Amino acid sequence: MTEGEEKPQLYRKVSPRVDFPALEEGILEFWREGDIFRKSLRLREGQPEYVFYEGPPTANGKPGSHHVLSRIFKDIFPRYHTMKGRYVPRKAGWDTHGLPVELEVEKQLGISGKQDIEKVGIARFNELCRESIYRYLEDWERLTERIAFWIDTGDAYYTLDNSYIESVWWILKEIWKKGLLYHDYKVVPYCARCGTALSSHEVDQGYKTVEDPSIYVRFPLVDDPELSLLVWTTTPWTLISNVAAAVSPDIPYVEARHDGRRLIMARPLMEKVLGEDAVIVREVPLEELAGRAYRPPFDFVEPDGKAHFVVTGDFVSADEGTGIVHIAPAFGADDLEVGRRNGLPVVNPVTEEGVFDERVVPWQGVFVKDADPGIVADLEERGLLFAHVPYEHSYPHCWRCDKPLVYYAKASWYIRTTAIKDELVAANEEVTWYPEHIKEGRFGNWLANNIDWALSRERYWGTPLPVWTCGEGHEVCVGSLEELGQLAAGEVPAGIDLHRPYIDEVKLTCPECGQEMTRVTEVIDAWFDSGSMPVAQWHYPFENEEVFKRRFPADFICEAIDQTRGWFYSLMAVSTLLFGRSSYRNVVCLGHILDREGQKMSKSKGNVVEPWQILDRQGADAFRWYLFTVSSPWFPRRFFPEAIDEVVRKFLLTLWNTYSFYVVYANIDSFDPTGHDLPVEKRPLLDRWLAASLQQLVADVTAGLDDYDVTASGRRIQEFVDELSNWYVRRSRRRFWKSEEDEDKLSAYLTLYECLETLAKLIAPFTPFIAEELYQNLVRSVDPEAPESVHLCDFPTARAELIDAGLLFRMETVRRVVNLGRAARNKAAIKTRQPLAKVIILASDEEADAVRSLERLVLEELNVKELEFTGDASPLAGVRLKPNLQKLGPRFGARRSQVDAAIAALDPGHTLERLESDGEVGIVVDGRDEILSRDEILVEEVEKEGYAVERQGDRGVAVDITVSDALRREGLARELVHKIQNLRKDAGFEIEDTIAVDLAGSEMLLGIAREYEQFLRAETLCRELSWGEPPAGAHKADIAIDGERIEVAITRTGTVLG
RNA sequence: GGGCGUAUAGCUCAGUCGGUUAGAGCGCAUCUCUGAUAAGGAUGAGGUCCCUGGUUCGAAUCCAGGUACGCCCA
Repeated sequence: MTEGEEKPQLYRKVSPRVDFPALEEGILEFWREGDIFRKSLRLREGQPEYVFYEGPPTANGKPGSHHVLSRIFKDIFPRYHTMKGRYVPRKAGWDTHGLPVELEVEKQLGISGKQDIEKVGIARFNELCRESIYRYLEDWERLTERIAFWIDTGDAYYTLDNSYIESVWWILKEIWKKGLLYHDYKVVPYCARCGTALSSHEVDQGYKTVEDPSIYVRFPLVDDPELSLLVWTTTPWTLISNVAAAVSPDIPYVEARHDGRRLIMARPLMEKVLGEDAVIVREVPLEELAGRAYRPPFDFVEPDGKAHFVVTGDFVSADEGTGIVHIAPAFGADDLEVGRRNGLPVVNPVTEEGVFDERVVPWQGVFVKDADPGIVADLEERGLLFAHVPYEHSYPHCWRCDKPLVYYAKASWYIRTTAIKDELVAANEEVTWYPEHIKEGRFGNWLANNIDWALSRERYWGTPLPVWTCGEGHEVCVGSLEELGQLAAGEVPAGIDLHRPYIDEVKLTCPECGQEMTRVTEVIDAWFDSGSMPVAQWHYPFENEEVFKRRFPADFICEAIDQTRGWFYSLMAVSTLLFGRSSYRNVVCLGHILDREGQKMSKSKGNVVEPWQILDRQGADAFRWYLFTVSSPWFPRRFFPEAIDEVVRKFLLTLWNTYSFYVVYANIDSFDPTGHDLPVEKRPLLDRWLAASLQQLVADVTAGLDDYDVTASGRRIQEFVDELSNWYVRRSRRRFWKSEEDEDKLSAYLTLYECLETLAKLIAPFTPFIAEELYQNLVRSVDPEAPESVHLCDFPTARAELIDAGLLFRMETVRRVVNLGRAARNKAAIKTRQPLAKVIILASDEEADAVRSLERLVLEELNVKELEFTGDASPLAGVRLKPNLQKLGPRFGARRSQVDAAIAALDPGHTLERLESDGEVGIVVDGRDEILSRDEILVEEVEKEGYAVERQGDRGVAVDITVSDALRREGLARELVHKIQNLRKDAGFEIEDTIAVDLAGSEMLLGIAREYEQFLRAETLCRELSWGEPPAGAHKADIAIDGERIEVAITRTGTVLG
């Protein structure tokens, strides 16, 4: 065929073998060229907004598969709501501050620790941090584009910008004005040698098993010095700072007598600590203990407040020790906490070098842990030591210098979030969480047990805390650059970098006393930066007031579950502090991605799946579809490349093949949907069914996405695509194929076309690439007026009037019947190509009506001539009752043959019913009534003779398996056609090619070919049929059918395309 | 150590209010259909519904305790 003979093709030819990554690259190019993302925004400008906040990632590491997960979920809802007509601006953002960045730079410089950093110089160090932030930005942007996460990276906010920092300062000032920003102690793991606190991450690296002294000490009561509290500790040196003893409200306490001493301790631990010979004198109620004063073990330091009495604490356990815990607020987090609750003073005679100060005379200058033996000896001398045993446990050490850490109270800046706890809880009430349990569970619990936000970090690369102090102890919090200029002692350099060390050089004049003020050295927790983004991304309140107000709060945010106490909290805390409400309405909380063993992915385990591995091989749509549909987003999901192959085959390729099918035939027929109109109600039943099913799908998907349920929506689409391909298209193939241009064919084309067009829009938020491909080739090709991209279209709206529930039910019934019928044929090993006389269908009246209304479909699917219906099972199958000889033999002995006869005389159906319901049945043997129990009778189900039967519950199909000669001949004709079709395919002919056929061989088969000549010619597009005179150059095959041989030769003669 | 979540076939997952014989897809075996398809259909093998106890006529489902894994916190 030459070019000139071809009709113009309406649609670009579609290869059934598709390379998705290549296709996607082409579409990315199309979006770039056409600036489609920006157009999709502009299109909805002025419409009601759907507000999305981007939780800023840190770009100082390469993005991984888990980032793909969160970014596609951040993508799908904005896309969906855009198509639903909302204006959905998507401002990107980058988190740029914090310890991870500093550590990265330390690694890069080959240095470690604060002393090293200061040697390098803060200016230089922070400069390197600033550079490090951008190192992987390009990787992020490339991945973001490739997975089709539409976000405006050109208009991103950066937490390191001066404008961002100024907004954060404003927020801090607001908090300060409310009196909620304060300076207090916090217990941190501290390395005395390095002079620095360690992050929890660092502490985790340094646990070692060591032996420490474990001592039991008596605290005699002030009002009854013969009676003592028995206290346990593994850090004797902290006893010097003791201010209280804590008991649990949930543990019973007793007074015990042991070696002539009276001791108070927890009942459950008594035997363990005191041994068998201790005697319980009495129980000691909590009321008697609480508030009771005791004599402190040491008196080097006079506490400046009420101290040395019994308090209660939940953290006290009966697992080890004595159930009475010594409290030194300077040296334990629980201690400090219980100290705060009870107004206890903080006694700290330990310097930052980790040695006792001058007040502790005997051990002045001694490292605290080295003082333990002396302290123990001193207690023993004074008779306060009850017992002393070595204790092996895991204790943290500095990962740099290996010295044991001490827990040490350091002054730190806090936000008093406990003061707004009720508001936080109320704000959370207004938020819809996906999944729901986070709201009351993990997040709710966290709010309920809220503790003040430890805001400051003694670090370098972060937003500087804008607090200045003077020698008189006055402090100011600076809330803007303008204010900084007003308060500054001199000129603030223009364009100053607000980071350290430059901001540290700015001195203020104290508004109260006129002295010079210096900035406190701390920077703030980077979480506060990201929690400030609703405000700071707009440089509010200094600019953009209108934009900020319009885009607060967010309709939707989405991050992984580890953000509960991270961004989800910092966002809510900041906005509640400022505005008394949450900054987000809906939050989707994603689970983590695990490897195929269910283990966390980590570089050290080598089980990380690089996203590009998937994107280059299977493509972004496949990646997206897998993550959307494999399981609920909040479940942890196992992930490995092969898992994606299944969704490619199951969903993408099925859809692709349906699309390709349409394009092949619509090109042959030059079918242009714009030129036709045929109301759905005038179309054949199958088409009306598909239309109903499609509209139901639209309704379901919309409902799912409105409820943030991507998984259910996606699975519904997948189910529909399967139905479309494997039922509708398969059933309709001939309608596209036939040569007449009638209404039936038109209807098939229109129905399939509308279905694909709607699908393209439905899947656009899920798999934006294949959606675009379908749309461009199916819609734009015939309608130049249509929007330029599927992503500029409206999301389909369900046409409720087309959802014919009755029709959906009928088709479902038919499909069940067909499945049963095919199963029955299978059982009888009669291939579907062999026509059969009839099937008998066991169905309710309603179901029978359903099947009758689609009778032709069932006849064709099952390849039978006739359908018969029955309401009860008897025509399908019988049961046969047999005596259970093993049981009846011993029972009846010689009379057994009469029992056999009696059983044979029973009506099998009724008897079985009786047996099933009563468990027994009566018979008469020798004129005597006998009762047979269920297990004395064997029941055998027998198929109706001449039928193959398949049952499922109370439905069933029986296929008449008698093959008459006429049926056999028809079957052979179809067999012959099938072989010729295969030969065409093998010869590489096009679907639309016409052929000449020559047959020679078995007289019987030739006879059948003559008898069914019309059928054969029509089915195979045979224009010339000859007998034993194969044309030159023909494709030949020697074929065996039913033991007979026939030679088939075919030649291409032309094409139906004319 | 505490809080939250998860555990169902070899793999990935459904399983509604507690109710018939616990399902689907993939993979495997056997068969079958097919001029859109890398597909479709059927049958089979494959289950300690994580474990133990309890509630109930009845538990994968509800309750308690435990185990493993994940996250957060200490």
